[in-house]
Amino acid sequence: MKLSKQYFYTLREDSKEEESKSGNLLVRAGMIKKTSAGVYALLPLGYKVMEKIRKIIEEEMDATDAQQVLMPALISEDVYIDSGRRAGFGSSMFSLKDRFNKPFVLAPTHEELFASAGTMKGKSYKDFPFNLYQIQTKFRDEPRPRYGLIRVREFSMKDAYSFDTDLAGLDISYQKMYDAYCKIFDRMQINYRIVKADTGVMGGLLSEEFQAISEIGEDTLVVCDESGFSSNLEIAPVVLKTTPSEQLHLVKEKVYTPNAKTIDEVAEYLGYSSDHFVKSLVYKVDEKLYLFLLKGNRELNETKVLKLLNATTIEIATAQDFENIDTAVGFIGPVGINLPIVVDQEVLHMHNFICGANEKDYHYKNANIEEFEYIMSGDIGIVNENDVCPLSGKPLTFVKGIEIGNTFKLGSKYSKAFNLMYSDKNNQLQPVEMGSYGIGLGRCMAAIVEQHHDENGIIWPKSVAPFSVAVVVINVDDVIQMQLATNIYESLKNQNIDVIFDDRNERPGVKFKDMELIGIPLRIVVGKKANENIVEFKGRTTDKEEVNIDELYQKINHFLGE
RNA sequence: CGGGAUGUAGCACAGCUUGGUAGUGCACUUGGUUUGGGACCAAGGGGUCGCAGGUUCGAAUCCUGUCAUCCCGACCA
Repeated sequence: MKLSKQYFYTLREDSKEEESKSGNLLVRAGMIKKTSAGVYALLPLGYKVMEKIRKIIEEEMDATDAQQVLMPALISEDVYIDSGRRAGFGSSMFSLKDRFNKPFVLAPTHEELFASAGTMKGKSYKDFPFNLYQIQTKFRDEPRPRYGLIRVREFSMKDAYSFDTDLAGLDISYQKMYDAYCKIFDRMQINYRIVKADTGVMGGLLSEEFQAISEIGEDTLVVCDESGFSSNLEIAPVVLKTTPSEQLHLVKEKVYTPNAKTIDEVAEYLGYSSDHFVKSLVYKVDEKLYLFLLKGNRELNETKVLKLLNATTIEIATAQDFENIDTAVGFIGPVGINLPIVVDQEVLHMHNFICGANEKDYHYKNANIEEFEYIMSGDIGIVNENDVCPLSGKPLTFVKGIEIGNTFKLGSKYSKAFNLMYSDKNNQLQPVEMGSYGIGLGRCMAAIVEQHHDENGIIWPKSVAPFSVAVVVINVDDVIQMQLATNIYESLKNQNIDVIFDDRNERPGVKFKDMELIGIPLRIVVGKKANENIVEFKGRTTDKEEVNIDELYQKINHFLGE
């Protein structure tokens, strides 16, 4: 590509609308442009990067014998109503009507249509296994898009679906995808970790997330290098540190704690540390109110609550909700309250604790678990950095990650819902075992930039760089320089190397800065020594050196082949 | 959806308090001088100041409404 004749621009200043490093660099490099909140245009350079990412994914998916398809983005709302998922997606689905007033949505995900495709072929056990995938635009009306390409409302996603006759087959299909994902992210040079995750709205048997390590990641990963344990915070188990001990139960005592509502306030007033407290939280789970008890220094994990109660929605109680509860906000406690109580496992081992007395300005001291009824107990706390690994017992490490891919063993949940059945050898109808596997292309692009940049700009890995080599001519009016540079450019092009030729009539500094900003891995500069057939060879992150034209191509190929 | 902030040229901003018909830097055009790390000089082009009402002789500026964008939170396969 000859730059002087092409659509190309860079910006010298950061955009005030972009908070993230990757968002800013991609905007400044002229790769993307925001058109609405969470909606971006891909400009030529950005599109080239996206195509390279796409190609890597396609190559590795095809290598697993998955077959590529393309589903529509515009889907009749009925499809999601029939599958029972319309309500679950709620307002995160873009919805619209056609001219006959028939409701449509823009697809946020495609399980329904893939299951439907599955029924076309999967009639007999002889038809399995197979795997279909697509790279397609998804629409999700995120309440709050942010961080450039990381959380957006329209994005390109690779989603694959495996179809097997039994769980053993699903295991094999799943493993193939898992291995392919590792290859894909390795080829993109993304530093990632694989963590166990909640199956969430997707449901199913197992979920693992591929998380690109990044400070701006929105997920917290709980890992232990010693045991290899790795889990998303939302399902990481809390390991009980103390074994239940016999301890004298003192007599409960009501104490006056004027205006002390929070744990910290009461702790200070009474002179106890927060782990002597039982925290009482009122939440509405599936529209029903519950009281949750946790140790004073432990936070409630909503994901775990949903799982324990087998529920789908959870929200903290509002002032209105408290109208029918016999308590005082700020002084809530389990003793004598008219709510079903769910107890965290840690509370079961506490003695003589402090809790609210359900009366303004009063708490109980020396309360014990026998003094109230609870309907359920379990691990409903959020792991913190004082907790230990469930495998090794060593301290846990927390890191932030960007979810770039995930894999689900769905099992038969969707096939049952969508009536995806096959006839087995005995001509009995059986549900298909499905897996689903996603990769966000834009998130990959953003994650790569987050992980690969310096003060001068992006440092693209060779595998996804929009161009492998930039040929920069210092003085476009110098005939010898132009001749040599043009020869090198044409020669590289003939070798099928992605090369960009900066033949703009700009000062050298401008060209160097631009090529660094857009992250080209290798730069060949044709300057003063052109008449001696000597050019400059510089990797994006390595020092420059002078190279004779005779050995140039060998050196370039060696560099690109590394 | 709650809290906070910002909307002025492609980008980054000033002007608003105290109303008088819009400016700076980068980018762009033309000419010249330059040419190995975001050049310099000169002359230019480009904005109904987010939008709609209102007050006023007169509104970027004051008032009301509205929309958009960003941040914190809630939410999030």
